[in-house]
Amino acid sequence: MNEPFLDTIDEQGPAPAEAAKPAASLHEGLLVALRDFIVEGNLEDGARVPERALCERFNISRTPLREALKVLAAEGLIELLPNRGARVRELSSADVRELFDVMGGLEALAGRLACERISDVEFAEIERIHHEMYRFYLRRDMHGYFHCNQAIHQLIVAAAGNATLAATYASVAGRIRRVRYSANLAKDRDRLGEAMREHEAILDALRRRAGSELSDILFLHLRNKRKAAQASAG
Amino acid sequence: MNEPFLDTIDEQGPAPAEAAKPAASLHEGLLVALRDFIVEGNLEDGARVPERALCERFNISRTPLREALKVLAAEGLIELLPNRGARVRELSSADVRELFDVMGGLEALAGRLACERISDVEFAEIERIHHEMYRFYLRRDMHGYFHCNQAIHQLIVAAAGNATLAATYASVAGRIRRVRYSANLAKDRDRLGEAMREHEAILDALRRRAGSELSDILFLHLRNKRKAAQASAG
DNA sequence: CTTCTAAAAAATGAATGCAAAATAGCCGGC
DNA sequence: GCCGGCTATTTTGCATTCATTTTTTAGAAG
Repeated sequence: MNEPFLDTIDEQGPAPAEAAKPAASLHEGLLVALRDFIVEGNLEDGARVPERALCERFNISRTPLREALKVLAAEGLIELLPNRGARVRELSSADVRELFDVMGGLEALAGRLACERISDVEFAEIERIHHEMYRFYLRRDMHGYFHCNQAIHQLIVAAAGNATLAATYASVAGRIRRVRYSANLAKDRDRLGEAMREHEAILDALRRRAGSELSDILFLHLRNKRKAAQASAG
Repeated sequence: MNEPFLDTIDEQGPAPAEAAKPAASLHEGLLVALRDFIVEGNLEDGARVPERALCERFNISRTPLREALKVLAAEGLIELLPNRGARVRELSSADVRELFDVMGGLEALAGRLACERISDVEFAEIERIHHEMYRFYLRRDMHGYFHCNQAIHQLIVAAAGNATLAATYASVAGRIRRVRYSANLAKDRDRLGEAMREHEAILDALRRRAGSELSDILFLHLRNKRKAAQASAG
């Protein structure tokens, strides 16, 4: 009898810095593991979520698993059909549009708040990654570019100093993660340059602590991202 | 053996129009009932959530109740202490500040989106309620004023035509519902007049479909609401 | 061979049972 | 009289079990 799924939650390592979170409770750990399991695409879009198989996979009984499923359903990641179990929610183009807009609104808010409180150190870090991203851009290193892009947006949200916002943002970001991947990777050359210029404007507004302006830029930046995603994936 | 809790969910009637939602599933119904039960203040701030008592109250066993508790914990309404059950989450002043700002960001987004797609009919309805609110303002009818105020903000969110945004907004609004009540009812005369002027500006920007401008106004409007709340309740 | 029917199998939703942890109650010591 | 430790009760977390419902499968009729 191996440790329940604890060997699996380390397999995804986008958060190496916060290893000091050893799953406060069993339920919490399972929730994180199951969410990642689904977000990372281990289940097909629209596929039913196999309770029995997942119980074996995570070495737990159905009760905690079902609790986690209810939470994921509330988050919008899956949907619960009465007497017919859970299904991975497939995102219609309307859903994707909505999620991008909400994400844009949250980033706009993050930018506005960041302008109120960001420290010079925090700004310098964002600027540093921005320059790094520019180098990836010149080299057409999509993977590196994408990684920096993510980091910048994440740092702006962090600089807002609002845990509620960060949690909401994380939830929305998780729901469109797959779509965003394809959107960024499939991004054509023109959009890449355009995005780079938009990021210049973001940095400029943040440097001047121009909250309202940054808010607009960030929202429109996400709008353009959405259009690129819909053009490539739709 | 009476019907499980179905007799209780009708006791709170702020939604008389949407009676056509007969609890799609049992779990869903319990979730709504329990959320309202807590939001309406039947449990003290910081009090532990009594599983056994609630099971009797809603005529269900612990399993579905605990599922609902996990969801409410994920929403931030309660918190789960390992091996020590659920507690009604009490909001620190920092929490309230965060929630108001997120709410402001979501309303700013709603305003921006509403400008893109609101119909003349929808706008006319908002304008009508605005005038109604003005009459309540002149009469110093706080209850009527507050009701109209809520309705206007709700209609702007609805006019945004984004179900994801509406759901997120509802969640945040639910969490600060008690605080908002006190904030609005305790509002002093100066703030009342100020809020009225802000609402004039909101309507004006919406009429001109000035999304970016409306976005700023709405965010600042919520900021001022927050300040009034903190001044009266803090 | 297809299709309808019905029984078997599996899955779902919820209740109950059980071990571990926490809380309350009680007693003795200081 | 107050504090600290020990036991009894309650509570929590999870596994298991049970009743329904759904899905699959087997078979018979056309």
